[in-house]
Amino acid sequence: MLAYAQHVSEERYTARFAPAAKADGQPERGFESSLELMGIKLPVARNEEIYGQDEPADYVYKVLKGSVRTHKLLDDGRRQVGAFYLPGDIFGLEAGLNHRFSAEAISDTVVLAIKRSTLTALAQTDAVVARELWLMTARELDHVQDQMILLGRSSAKERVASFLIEMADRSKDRTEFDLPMSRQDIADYLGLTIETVSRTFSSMERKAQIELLTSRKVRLRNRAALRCPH
Amino acid sequence: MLAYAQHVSEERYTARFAPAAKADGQPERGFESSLELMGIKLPVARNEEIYGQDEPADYVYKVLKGSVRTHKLLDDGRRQVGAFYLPGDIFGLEAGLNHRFSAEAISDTVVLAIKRSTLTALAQTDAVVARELWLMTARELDHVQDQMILLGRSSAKERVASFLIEMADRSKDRTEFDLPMSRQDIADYLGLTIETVSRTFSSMERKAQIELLTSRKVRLRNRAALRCPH
DNA sequence: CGTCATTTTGAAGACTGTCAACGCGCGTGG
DNA sequence: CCACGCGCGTTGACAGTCTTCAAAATGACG
Repeated sequence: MLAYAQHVSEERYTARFAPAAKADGQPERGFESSLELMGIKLPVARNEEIYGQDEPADYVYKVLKGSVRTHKLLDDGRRQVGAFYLPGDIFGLEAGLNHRFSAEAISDTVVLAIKRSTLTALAQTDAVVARELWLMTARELDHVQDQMILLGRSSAKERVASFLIEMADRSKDRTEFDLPMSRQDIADYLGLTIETVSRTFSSMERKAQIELLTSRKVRLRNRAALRCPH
Repeated sequence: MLAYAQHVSEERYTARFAPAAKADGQPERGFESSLELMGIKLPVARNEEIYGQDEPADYVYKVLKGSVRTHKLLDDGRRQVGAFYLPGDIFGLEAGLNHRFSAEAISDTVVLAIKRSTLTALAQTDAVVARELWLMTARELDHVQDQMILLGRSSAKERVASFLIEMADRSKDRTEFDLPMSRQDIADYLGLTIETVSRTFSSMERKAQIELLTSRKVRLRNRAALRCPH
């Protein structure tokens, strides 16, 4: 990964981080937008690893195209997917030294890799950057805490419904959208088996709560009914 | 809560934050120790609320004595306990404006309440403080991510075992320790029912993996066997 | 058109939840 | 001093959900 990053380093942008700099009359850029000026574009093939669990967290990534999953593997092969990242999302930011999850491309993907040292160096002198890094970790925490409730206290139907609504709300259309990930990925994200996920999809379709245009393309037909536990 | 905090404000310490100040020859104090110089001591009775879900997060807390649980309530009464905090632990730190969980004293407790604005103001000029705040949130994130795996991919036995080992490792003795929380609290922490928690305790005791001195006092007899799934 | 990965469906069984009753410890009050 | 009530914990029987194991269907791709 890193070797490759250096290989394509001719793509490196040279602009410096400048949140309030808008001398060119462009609309002011937020922190996340200005990240794009510090990174290296990196194509990643489907199922290729971007970083591994417990590896040094030297880079932070932003999805430009495609999609990414993070996961942890247990000794006996059980897998927990931590999150899915879609274009625009940032992942791989750690306050500590190492990554706690692995990250892989779900489909053919392009990510922007930003040196973490660049960010932490900026944070040394710029309190706005420091706060922004903190906020990113806090947002991740919020999401994981919601996921915790889902895993601890919800039925299969509720988990799948929550997942579909989350994906819908992250899509353009908010009603009809593609699922880049497999049923196995969804199962490992929701703490279910692939069979239960599939059966739940089928049951929702029979009840006209969703429509499966293809197995990877969903349309929500009744959000309210999706929310109800059965 | 806040009214009471003001009521006891005569207990306020006046020392300023000074991580590297050790003019008195004392060993250097870490960030968390110096927090104690900025807070107000606050006694909280058993089951009393310290803050509520979605309330403004104006204070950060440190447990001085007793124990605290955080939790979220779902509309239908289901409850997810987020974490337990023991003496020395810090809780209630948010990057955003509001608390995402409620916090209550499990037993009669004394906490130290520190104004969040004090910390964020310090972080404006001191990158060390800013980094420390970020690290605290990151540690919380690590714990919740582990909890997520537990809730998503583990059996009742594994959840209870993991909980007991966590509690043991946080205790002085690391073998024999008190459980300040009820079976219901444990169940809501592990995503189980109170009956399943109780049965699992009993089963572990029959297998001589633990010993229940009282229902709230546990001794680990075989850590290795606890780790195994059945 | 055949192959392979992925998804769906079916049947049986395990685990945990639900409902109910009982036991235990402790404080209060007779 | 003992009886009672109450909160909390334990145990039992049964039901339901989800998993497991197995096989068929679907779809992408050469």
